[in-house]
Amino acid sequence: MPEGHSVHRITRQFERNFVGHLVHVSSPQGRFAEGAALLDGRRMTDARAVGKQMFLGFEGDRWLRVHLGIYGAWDFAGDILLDPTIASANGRMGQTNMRGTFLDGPNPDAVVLDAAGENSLTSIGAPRRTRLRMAESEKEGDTAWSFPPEPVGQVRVRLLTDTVCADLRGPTACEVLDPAQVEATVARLGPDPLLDDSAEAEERFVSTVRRKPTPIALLLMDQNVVAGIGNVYRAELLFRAGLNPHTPGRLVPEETVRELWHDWGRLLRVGVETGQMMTMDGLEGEAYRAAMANRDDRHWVYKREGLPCRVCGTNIVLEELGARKLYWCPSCQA
DNA sequence: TAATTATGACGAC
DNA sequence: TCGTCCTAATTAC
Repeated sequence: MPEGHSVHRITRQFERNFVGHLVHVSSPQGRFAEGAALLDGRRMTDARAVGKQMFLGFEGDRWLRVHLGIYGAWDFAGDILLDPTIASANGRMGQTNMRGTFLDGPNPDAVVLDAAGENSLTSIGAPRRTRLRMAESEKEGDTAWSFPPEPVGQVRVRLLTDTVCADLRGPTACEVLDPAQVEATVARLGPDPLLDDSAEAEERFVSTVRRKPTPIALLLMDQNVVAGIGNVYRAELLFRAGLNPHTPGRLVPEETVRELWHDWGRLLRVGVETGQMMTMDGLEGEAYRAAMANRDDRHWVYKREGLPCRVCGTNIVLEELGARKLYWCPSCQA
C-alpha cells in the first residue's frame, strides 16, 4: 500500500475538500450499503491519519475507518482543491495530454485533467494508472465530463459533496465506528512520528524494540511497534542504518534504534510533501534527475535483487521473511 | 484469457 | 506457517 505517507496525503485532501461539508455517502458496489446509510447526509467534521489508518469523522459521533491494505486506493474527481501543505501534481498539469493519457513517473499520485484543465481526477493509494478517460471530443465533440462521474469498477464507498467526489476501492478495512472504538484502535498502534515527534514517542519506540528478541525487520513492519512503515520503507530504513535485518531488536544498539526513529520521521515527511517514496537523499545532478524520473532509480535496495549495491557493488539479496519480500545488502548491512 | 503481482493484516492451526 | 480477504494492472501464454 500506500504506506504511511499516502494515508497522510489522502487525509489532507479530505481536510481540504470535505471537512465542513455535507456529504452524500453511498456504496456503488453495494458491499458497504449499511455503513453508507449510517453516514449519508451528515457533515464531515474531522479527518485523521494514524499510521496506515484513516478516520473520517461525521457529525453525530460517527467515524469511518479505512485501511487501504495492499492495493486499496482513493480516486478524487471534480473541482479538487489541492492541499497547500503537500506538493501537488501542479508541475505536471501543464503537460497533461488532452486525451487524458495517464501521467506517471515522478509523482505516484496520478492526475488527469480534461481539456479545459478544470475537472480533475487524482488517485492516491496503490500504484496504478488513473483510469483512462479518453476525451469523447475526438469523436463526439463533447469534452466535458459529467459530475459526478459514473462509478468505474468496484467502488466500495463514494463520498460526494457539491463539487468533489471521492471513490474508495479495494480497502482491507472500511467500517463505521463510535468514538470509543476509534480511540481503542488508535491506542493499539505504535507511535506515528508525524503525529507525535515528542521524546515520549521516541522512548516508546526505543524501549519496545530493545525489549524484543524479534528480528528488527519484523519489528519495523509491526504496526503496534511503530505506525506507518511498510515493505518499501522497511527495507530502505534498514539499509540507511547499515543494519542487518535479522538482528534481534534487543541487540540493536540504542543509538541505532533512535536513528531509525528519526530517519522514519524524515522519510515520512518527505513522502507526505512530495508524494514519492524518495529514500535516497543527498542526490545531485544526473542521479537526482534519474531518481525523480524513474521509480527504479529511487531506492537503495527495494526491488533491486540481483543488482549491484549502489554503495559497495555486492548483489542485493531477496529473501522471504514473514510472508513478505525483504531486500537488503549483505555487505553494507552485515 | 489466465496467471502473476502489489507499498497489508488477520485468524486458524 | 499457512490460508484468506480486498482489486486492478501487467505479464505470460
